[in-house]
Amino acid sequence: MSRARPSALAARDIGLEARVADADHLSLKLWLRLLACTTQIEVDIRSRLRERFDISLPRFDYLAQLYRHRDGLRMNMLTRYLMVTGGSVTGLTDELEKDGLVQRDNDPDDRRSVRVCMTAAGRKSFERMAREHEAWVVELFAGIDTTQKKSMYEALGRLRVQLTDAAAIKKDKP
Amino acid sequence: MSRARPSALAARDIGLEARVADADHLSLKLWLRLLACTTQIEVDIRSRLRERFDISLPRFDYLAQLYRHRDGLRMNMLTRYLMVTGGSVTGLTDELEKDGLVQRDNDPDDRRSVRVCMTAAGRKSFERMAREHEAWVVELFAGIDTTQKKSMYEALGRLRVQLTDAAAIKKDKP
DNA sequence: CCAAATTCGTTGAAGTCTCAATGATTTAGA
DNA sequence: TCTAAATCATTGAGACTTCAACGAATTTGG
Repeated sequence: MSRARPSALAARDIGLEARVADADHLSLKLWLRLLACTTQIEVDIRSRLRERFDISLPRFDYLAQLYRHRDGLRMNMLTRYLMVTGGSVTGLTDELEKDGLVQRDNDPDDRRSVRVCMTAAGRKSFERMAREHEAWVVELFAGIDTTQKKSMYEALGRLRVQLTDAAAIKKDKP
Repeated sequence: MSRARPSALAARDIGLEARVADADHLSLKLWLRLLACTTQIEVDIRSRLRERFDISLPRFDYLAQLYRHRDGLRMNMLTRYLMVTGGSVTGLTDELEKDGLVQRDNDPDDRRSVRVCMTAAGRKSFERMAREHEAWVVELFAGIDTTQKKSMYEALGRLRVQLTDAAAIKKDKP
């Protein structure tokens, strides 16, 4: 496959959601469409981050989380923010630390813990990327007017609460 | 991390979207919420597939695509449906073929191509999983009423078209 | 107060992913 | 026609992922 990147162009007609084209199961159709949109945006942003900044999406996400917490974060918190397992965070931290974007400090209050902070270089590097990243997202959503965006945002908010509640219930009876 | 699976419970307060809690950039907020919802559902479904059927999400997705095409699919088409690169499809096909769920056939019309078909065992196995999978999705979306689901479905449809158009434009001027 | 349970980050194996390069085949254009 | 370009699946390297198991440190409960 000389040009292996998935063709977003083909996705309109033959995308993930075609899975249930004939079925009338609304929840399933909604889920598949949600997944298709998200995947498509992720593929696009991933490729732009690679082209423009030669950085992977997981590393960008990691930096984005850390950037919002100037005083640093414990690795444990990063696994929750990023919604990946601890092994991933350890590996990402290793790499980003090696690149000098991030640094590990001992937590004086809990000797099991490690606090991760951004370095000055990391902050500078991220700021540069974040500006452009936001512009891409704005561009991708440009065809949707503000009202629609707001209503989608609200609907997704309700979904999020529902998902969290469902997860809590599931956790009580495992 | 003894219990490494990410805590979906914590996601309500400290999820991905917290990234821009104070900003008022609607498109970015919408994107992050979209991503957070999708990730949360994916994590949930992944863990259920593992528990109940000991199968990975990528393999399940692969089987789901193939199931809808009784006469089989070329690997090329699978890369588009699944929105992953060709290398992934080759690897997944290897594994699923080894497990006897899928089989490769030569395409008589194009000797570069390979047609992948589900075996009878694969079909049977998938049908069993698909029933339960749909029930999980229905459960996850249970808190949203039908009207809301429909309006979300429509909104995502518009987004999908917009994304596809944007990708086409980008492709014309690379 | 102390043993048991939990939580901390790390590790290693195995699966999946991207990306770039490859050989084989087909399609297109001069 | 016949060469150049495009497309097919595969491969290999490297990144990221989950999952299970681990020692170390802390919390909990009797």
